[in-house]
Amino acid sequence: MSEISKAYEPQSVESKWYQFWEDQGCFTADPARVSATRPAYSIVIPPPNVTGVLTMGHVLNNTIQDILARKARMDGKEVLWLPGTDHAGIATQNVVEKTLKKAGQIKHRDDLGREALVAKIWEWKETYGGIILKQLRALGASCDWTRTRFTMDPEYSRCVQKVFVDLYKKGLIYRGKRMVNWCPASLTALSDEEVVMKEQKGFMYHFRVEVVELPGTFLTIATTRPETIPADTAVAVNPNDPRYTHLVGKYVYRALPLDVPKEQRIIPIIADDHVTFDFGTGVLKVTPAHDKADFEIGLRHNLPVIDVLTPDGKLTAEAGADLAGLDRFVGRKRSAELLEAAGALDKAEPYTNNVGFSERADVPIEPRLSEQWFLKYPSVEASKACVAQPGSDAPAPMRFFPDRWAKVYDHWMGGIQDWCISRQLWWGHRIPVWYRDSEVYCGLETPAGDGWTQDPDVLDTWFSSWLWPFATMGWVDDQDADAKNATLKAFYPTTDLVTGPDIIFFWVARMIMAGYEYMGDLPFRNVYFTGIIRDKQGRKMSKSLGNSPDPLDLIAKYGADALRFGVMRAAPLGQDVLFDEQTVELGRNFCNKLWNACRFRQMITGEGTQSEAEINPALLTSDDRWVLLRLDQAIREVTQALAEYKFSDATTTLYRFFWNEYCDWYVEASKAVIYGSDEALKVNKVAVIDFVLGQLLRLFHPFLPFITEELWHGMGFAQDMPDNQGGKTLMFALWPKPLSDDEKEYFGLDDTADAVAQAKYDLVSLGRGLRRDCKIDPAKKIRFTVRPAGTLSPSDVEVLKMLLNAEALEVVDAAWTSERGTPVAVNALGELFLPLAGLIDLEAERARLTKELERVKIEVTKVQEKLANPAFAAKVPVKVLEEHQARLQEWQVKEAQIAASLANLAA
RNA sequence: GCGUGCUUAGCUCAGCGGUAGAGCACUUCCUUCACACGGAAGGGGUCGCAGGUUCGAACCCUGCAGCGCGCACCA
Repeated sequence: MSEISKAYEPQSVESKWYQFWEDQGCFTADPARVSATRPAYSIVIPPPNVTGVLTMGHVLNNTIQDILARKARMDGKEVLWLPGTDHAGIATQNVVEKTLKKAGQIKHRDDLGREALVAKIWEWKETYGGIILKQLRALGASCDWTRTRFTMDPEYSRCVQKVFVDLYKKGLIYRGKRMVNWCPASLTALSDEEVVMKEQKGFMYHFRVEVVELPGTFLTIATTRPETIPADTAVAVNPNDPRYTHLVGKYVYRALPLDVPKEQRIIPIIADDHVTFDFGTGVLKVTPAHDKADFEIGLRHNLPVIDVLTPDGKLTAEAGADLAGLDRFVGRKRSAELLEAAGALDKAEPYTNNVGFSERADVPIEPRLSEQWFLKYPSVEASKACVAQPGSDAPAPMRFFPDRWAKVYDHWMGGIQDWCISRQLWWGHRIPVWYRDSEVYCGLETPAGDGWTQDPDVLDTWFSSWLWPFATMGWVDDQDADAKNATLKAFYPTTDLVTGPDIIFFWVARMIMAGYEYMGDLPFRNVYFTGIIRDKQGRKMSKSLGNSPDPLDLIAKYGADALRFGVMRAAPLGQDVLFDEQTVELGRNFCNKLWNACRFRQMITGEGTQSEAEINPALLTSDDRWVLLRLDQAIREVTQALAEYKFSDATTTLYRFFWNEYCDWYVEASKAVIYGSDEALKVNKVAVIDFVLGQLLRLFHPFLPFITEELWHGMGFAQDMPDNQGGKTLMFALWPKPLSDDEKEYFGLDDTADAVAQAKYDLVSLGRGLRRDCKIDPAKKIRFTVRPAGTLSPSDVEVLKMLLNAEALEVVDAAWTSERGTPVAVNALGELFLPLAGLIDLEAERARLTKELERVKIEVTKVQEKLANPAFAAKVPVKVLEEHQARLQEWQVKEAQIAASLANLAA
């Protein structure tokens, strides 16, 4: 801290210390150090997309993980925070393909072919893949970078294949032709979780079809998708619908395509319970190829399947000459026009319905019949039972924070559906299955012999992510080897997982099942779900909206500590975060205040020196005792808040203690001693300040790692510490403990030890109020008179004088009487007079006192009424009763004193 | 439809059974030697609405309304 600048300048400080920590191996976890006295703490990072860049969501998520990790280190634990990235199949392949297309290098991925494209993606990954990990360093994340993993590392890929083969052999993975969610943009199947429902404005088309056996009789059908009419293979009615029962078993002429003779467009009228009476016209067109429910109906009634859509969502020749080749949405409009032209369209009314969208590509998915690989989830029962349910006392090994997410989890686990794990992509883990004629081989290596071809599909990205907690720790699915794996032994199961509730199903639930299946144990003990970062208007932050600030810009502008503090302050447990740059500004201001508070301390005795003296209890002033008790309280609150993952509570406490209590009152009061002439008191004051600041820096460190480290060293705190307890870095200093009973006794801190100072500060505020009410320039030194209720120590008098900015403070006894109309403020400490010697505006003073009296009377009445209620005294706990009685007395004393002043004024 | 969360000062949110709080914004004043990224003093709320439980409700219960999220969905 040489050359102490007036304002904190984070940039150089941050890079310096990060480099130091990393060079010194401070983040590196060593399983060999784990012991009974040094327990393990571990956390695996939710791996960001390898091509991603840091977002505000990452900032929130990783700051929390860093706080937990740093706190655990200060608790003396051996900490592993394991970082890495995810290959993110669709997202990454899309990014690279798009870039290549933009650069004009390809028009379609087939131009390159599988191997060349995958090579390009690897190239891309090597170039840009590390960006987000570098950005995490700028945030201060204390990850063990020596263990950085990627879901397509060779060892990791091996794990994925082994798991596939194992589950295949267990009969849990199977291949089948099913209706799946097809993404016409990415040209791949998706899992149900990758489909999001969105409201879509469109039209409900009502069109007529003629009954073959009853010419001139028509059925009206309502549909939102007329382009699929050529794929209809039946129309269905409810078997109990009296309007239509007589028609069941007859036939209709399908409305499209028109270029096919109507004799070739005859489809049956069938009865099926799926059809509801009161929706639309009660007649359903059945399109087995393009609707999940219709497909089921088709199975029940043995209907043929006509597919009129290509994989990329265009209409085929089977849709008729008028529609062939058209995009599905163009085809929709066109087919409506065709119906209208044929006189078959009754009406088209505006209609809003929910449509499934591909989460990634943001286009409507198509239900599509195709051959895919599916997984029947393993270890479902154990996984379902392991999470503590809210309100239940049943012991459970895993807890969710907030616990309401456990219900969501439970619900999903209860209705769990097989997982479509194959993707028609090139970037990812290739399915380890080979075919030769009708032979199928599943194994880790290409089977011997000629003529085998490997399945072209890759696995869903989450099929690798779900192994993350143990695959990253070197698990190889070999009993002997895994038993000898020191990392797994020490750090699995992990302690905490920090992630967003939006991936409970995608990731959290699947990790739990994989953990039980392959490690025989849960993957983590606590799951903390963050909120979602939104902008001031409550909109989710997204690239497309452009409402997401670049965290790196914020770090450059305000510092990483400021960003961390601001975000933590704004992020209460389980609530979404409405982000506003102002909160980062507040963090910046806070760091600056901390910097200057330390600068003030340094100015007393010079830089980098700690006071030699121990705190001498005999020389403690009421202010010292007050601040020690407030510190004690802050330590309790912050420790408790962190244990409950209440990060915004912790920052609130830190803010209050440091700014409102330490700076605003204690430091200001201490100036009476520091600028005074009593050397012994001064030495003791510095000792107290150093003690408080030393504890404070520790409390702040998990939140503000950079500035606290800088100050820790700059102020010389590191000098006297053993290397492993803060001598080298604040990272390993011990987390502050609340004062023990012995310490409290030693310092003379009983529960009321802070009362004098508290009353003193209250009286100062009242005195300042008097000044203002009397319109006296705050800068003007004036005289005050105090008549203490009890006794006041000389130091208390000095502090009062200092804080009131008084020229002099005269202490008088009960015999003293003030001049008529002298403004006075009263509290438990005594009466504070502002003698104005003839300058008093009697009218104004009367008005002031009258107003004050009214206010006090209201309070008196309020308490009196409560106490007057006979039921109150009878039922209320003694403590509350006493509290009310004491409060009444306080207000009444005040009332009497104000009344006396008013009387004095009138006399 | 089922589930879940929110509704407290102009804004963003704490508080979750015993005197309504913070930060920002606002008003007035202050560049006094830690900090104007600062200091002092203020103004501002019948805690969404209606019932109920209780000596006492922002807090617990019931209902209603508005907003959000998740799941399931009828063409």
